[in-house]
Amino acid sequence: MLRFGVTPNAFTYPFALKSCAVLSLPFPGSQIHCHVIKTGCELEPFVVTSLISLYCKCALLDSARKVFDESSKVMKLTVCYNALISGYVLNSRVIDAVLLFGKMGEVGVERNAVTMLGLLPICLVPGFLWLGMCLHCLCVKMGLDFALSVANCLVTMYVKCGSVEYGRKLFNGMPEKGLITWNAMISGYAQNGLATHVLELYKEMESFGVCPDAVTFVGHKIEKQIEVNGFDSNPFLNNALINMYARCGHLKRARAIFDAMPLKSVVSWTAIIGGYGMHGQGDVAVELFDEMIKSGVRPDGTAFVSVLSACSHAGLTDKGSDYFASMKKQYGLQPGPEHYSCMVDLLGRAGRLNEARELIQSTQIEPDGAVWGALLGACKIHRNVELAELAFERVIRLEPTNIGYYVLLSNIYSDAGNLEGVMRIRVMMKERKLKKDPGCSYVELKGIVHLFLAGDKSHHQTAEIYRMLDELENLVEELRGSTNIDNKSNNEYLNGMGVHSEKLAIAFGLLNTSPGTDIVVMKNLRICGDCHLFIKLVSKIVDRQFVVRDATRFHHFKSGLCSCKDYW
DNA sequence: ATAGGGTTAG
Repeated sequence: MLRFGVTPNAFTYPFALKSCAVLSLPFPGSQIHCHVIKTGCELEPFVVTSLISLYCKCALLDSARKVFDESSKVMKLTVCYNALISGYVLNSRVIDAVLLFGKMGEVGVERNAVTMLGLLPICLVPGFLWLGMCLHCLCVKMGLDFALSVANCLVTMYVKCGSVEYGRKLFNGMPEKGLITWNAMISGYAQNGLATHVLELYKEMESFGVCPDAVTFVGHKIEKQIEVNGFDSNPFLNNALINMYARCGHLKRARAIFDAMPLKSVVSWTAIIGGYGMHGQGDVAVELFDEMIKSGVRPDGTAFVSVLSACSHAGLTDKGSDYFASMKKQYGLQPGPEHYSCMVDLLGRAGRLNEARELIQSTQIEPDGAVWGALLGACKIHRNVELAELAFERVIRLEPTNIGYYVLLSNIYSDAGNLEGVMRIRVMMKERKLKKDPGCSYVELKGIVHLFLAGDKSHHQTAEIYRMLDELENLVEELRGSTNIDNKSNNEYLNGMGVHSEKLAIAFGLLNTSPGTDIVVMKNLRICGDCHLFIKLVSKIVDRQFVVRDATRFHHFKSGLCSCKDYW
C-alpha cells in the first residue's frame, strides 16, 4: 500500500495494528505507529486503542502507557482504559491494573462488562479469592453479574480459587447459560479432581440439548464422539487423550495418537513421556525426551518433571542428575520443589540418602511436603530409621493431615521391630483424628466395575474368590520358601483388616477371564510390598500377566517379574 | 467500515 503511494488513514490503522498484536510483532507495529504520527492520526480514539492493545500484547507496557497518557488531550474512552487494564493484568502488573481501575472511578469514566473481564483474570489463581469476591460484589452493584461473559468469568474464578461449591451456586443461579458456561463448570470439576461430577454435569448438559464443542471433551473418554464431531485434529484434545489413555493403561493407543499429531507441542511430549514413566519404561521416556530436544522443542519445567520422575522410577540415576543440571545451565530454568522432590526420590532410591539430604539443605527454595516425603519414602526402602524420623518431623509440619506419611513411618518402625515407635505413631494419629482411607481395588469386566474393599465378602462370587485365594496362597508359600525371598509382611498397619483388596481383585479376575488376557486392576492407594510379591509370584504360577494401577503408577507383572519396584 | 474481554492441555 505504501509502495503504491496510497496513504493509510484512521480506518486502515486498526486493522494493521490488530494483526501485529495477534502475531506479537512489535517491530512492524512501531513502524505503523510512526506512520500514524506522520499522518496525524495519533488522536483518533480507535487508533489509540489499537496501539495500546498492540503494545500490551507485545509486553511493552511502558510504550502502551505512553500512548495512553499522551492521548489525554482528547476524551479518553472506556475502551482505552479497558485495553490498558487488561494489558497490565496479562503482564502480571496487578497493582497498576487496580490503580487504573480506581482512576476510572475518580475521573468518572464509565466502567463496563469488558472492564471487569479485563480485571478478573487477576483472580484466576488460587489465593485471590478475596479480590475475586470484591470484584463479584462490584459486578452485582453495576448490574453486570448476569451478563453472560462476566458470569462465565466469575464461575471460572471461583473454581480456580478452589471454591467449586460457590462456582456451582453461581452456575445454578444463572438464568442464561452458554456453552462456555458449561465448559467452565465442567473443567472446574475436572481441575478439582471431581471426576464423577464432571460426568454427571456432562450428561446434564447433553440433556439440556447443548451441543458440545471441542473444549467440552477435554478430559473425557469419548474419543469416538470426538471423531464424529470432527475435532480429532484439535491439539488440546489430543494432548488430553494421550494423557487419558496413558493413565488408563492404554499406552499403545496414547502413543498412536501422539505419533499421528502433525505438530507436537511441549505439552504433547510431556504427556507421552509422563505416560512411559508411569508405566516404568524410563528408557523410552528418556529417548523421547532427547528426541524432543532434537526436534527443536524447548523443554519447560513440567517437561523436566515428567522426565525426572521417569528416571527415578526406572533407576536411571545418572541420567536424571544430568537432566537436572542441564535445567539451569542450558535452559535457564529455576528448579522448583517439584523438581527437588524428583531428585530426592532419584538419589534416595539409589541408596544415596545423604546426598539427597544434602541436596535439600543446599537449595535456596523452600522444600515442600513432597520433598521431605520423597526422603521419607527412600528411608523406607533403605531402612534408615534415624533419617526417617527427621524427614517425618519436617513433612508433618508442612502436611500435618496427610495420613500417608504417618502410615509410612509406622511401617518403617514396624520393619525395624520398633513396636514402641509403631504405637507412638498410632497414638499420634488417634489424637489428630486421622483415619486411614479404606483401600479398594476394582476390575472392569464387560463394562461393569467390580469393586473390592479389604476383607470384602459382599461380592456374589465371594466363596469362589476366597477358595481361589487359599489355593494361590499355598502355592505362593511353597515358591517363597524355595526362592528364599524375604516374605515378612511389611504392612503391619493393615493387620486385622482382612485380605487386601488387590488380592481379591486378582482372584476375581482369574476366575472370570480366559487365559492369555491381561488382568487389569485399579487401586486407590499404593500397593504394599506383600501384595506386590504375591502378585509377582502368582504371575509365574498361573502364567498370566497382571497390570495393577495404584495411586501413583502402573505395575506390569509377568513371569514372576515386575516392571516397577515402587511399592511400600 | 475501524478499538477493548471471557472457557480448554502436559
